[in-house]
Amino acid sequence: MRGSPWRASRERARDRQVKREAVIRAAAHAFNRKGYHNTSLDDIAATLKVSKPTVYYYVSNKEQLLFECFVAGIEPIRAAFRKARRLKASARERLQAVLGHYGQAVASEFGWCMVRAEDQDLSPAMSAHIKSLKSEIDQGIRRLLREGVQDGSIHPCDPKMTAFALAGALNWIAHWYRENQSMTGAQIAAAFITVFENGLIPRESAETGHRPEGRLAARIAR
Amino acid sequence: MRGSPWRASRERARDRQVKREAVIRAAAHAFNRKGYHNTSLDDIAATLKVSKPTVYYYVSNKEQLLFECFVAGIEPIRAAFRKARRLKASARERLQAVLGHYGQAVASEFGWCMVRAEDQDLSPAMSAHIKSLKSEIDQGIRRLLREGVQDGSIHPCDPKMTAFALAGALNWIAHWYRENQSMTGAQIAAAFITVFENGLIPRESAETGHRPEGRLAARIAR
DNA sequence: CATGCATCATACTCACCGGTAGCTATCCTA
DNA sequence: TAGGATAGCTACCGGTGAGTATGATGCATG
Repeated sequence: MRGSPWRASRERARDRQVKREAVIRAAAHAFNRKGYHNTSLDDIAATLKVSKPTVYYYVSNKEQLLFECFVAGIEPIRAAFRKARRLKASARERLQAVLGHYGQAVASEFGWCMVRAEDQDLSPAMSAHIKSLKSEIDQGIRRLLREGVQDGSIHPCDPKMTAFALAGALNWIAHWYRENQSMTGAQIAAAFITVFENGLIPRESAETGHRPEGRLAARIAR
Repeated sequence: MRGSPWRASRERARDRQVKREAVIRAAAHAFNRKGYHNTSLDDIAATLKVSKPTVYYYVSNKEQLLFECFVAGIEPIRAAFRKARRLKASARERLQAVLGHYGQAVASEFGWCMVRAEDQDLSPAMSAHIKSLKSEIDQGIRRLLREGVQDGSIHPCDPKMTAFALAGALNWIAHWYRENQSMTGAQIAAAFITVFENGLIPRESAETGHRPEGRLAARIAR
């Protein structure tokens, strides 16, 4: 009588968790493709080959579904900050690491939900919760920028506006990136970081990662 | 029988146009505040103190309302490109001019609609139309980037990725900017351009517009 | 004054969708 | 093997919102 029943109970609980996550992922997929408002819970249920009440057995309502997708999307970014904090490197390098994970998160299956979860579609409580998570990320970027300006690894800038620009560019990935693209999320993030770091104004220092067609063509031509 | 009746007719037509534009603006305002799906045509009608059929008297359906808002938002950007083309300056300066207007457009009352009009909410025809307008803008930015790399006014870069980064950062303004902010659209655009142009990596060349607290504090302290 | 067009309201239809009530089947536990 | 928890279903409710049928009003034209 001891061990066996408890083990079964734990198995059930784990099973439930797995199914619940399947529901979340199915929702994320549907939101991705058709948008939140154009996705009905019947749609989500159908892709899982269950009925709508079954979906409600795992989540309490549609709003919570969106919230869970949001959290699943943003959690890797928070993890990236924690990891970067333990890094012994210049602030710019730490920022680089964070932005790399940020870009990958936005390009992930939960990217759309994370980026586009809208205030207007959420109850005040959920909205506040999400806003605080977003603010945490924003403040983290600003902090790294300030530290970078301080330690000399980042060009003097307005941390607030710069953070907006960085986050905006990365968030926007969710609008144009779809699977089966030629680039992975990591590659996109790397390309963006190169753009941000160099800036548009030419630099004297030669090699900066990207080799433009112009020079390549010139080298081939000669 | 000549002149007077025709003039009256023209007056009526102009009157209708004015009212039609009022409907579009009211829609843009509502979409801005509550989002497309959370805005009913009754809402829009109510703010104009008319009934729903009156709205339908001026536009054929809700989708068209969104489309008109989109066009109203994107037109200034197209105009900026036309103006920039006539400019005799380096590609970077022309790009600067375009991005300035771009940012202002996104921060305008139609910015939300322009940026967030979603494929999934539109008929295939409308979606294709909007996509082509967006693509025109994207191609215009890429072209300016290529020209800038060519004429040496822009640091060598991947035009496609750089255009995505620039447009993304500016588009994202629509997500966080609301009226009654401390900055105008033009000021935000200027701040962003400074970020893009300088890049994160420090430069030798001293003055770059922004004077960070760090150095200022240091200078005051000594 | 009669005709016709422009403008707008009342009051409806119809479809969709979030959420629930209540039933059934299965399987673990005692 | 009885009792209860787990997991799922069918069938429904209630609300909402896009779009419309119909008609009233008013104004310019003839």
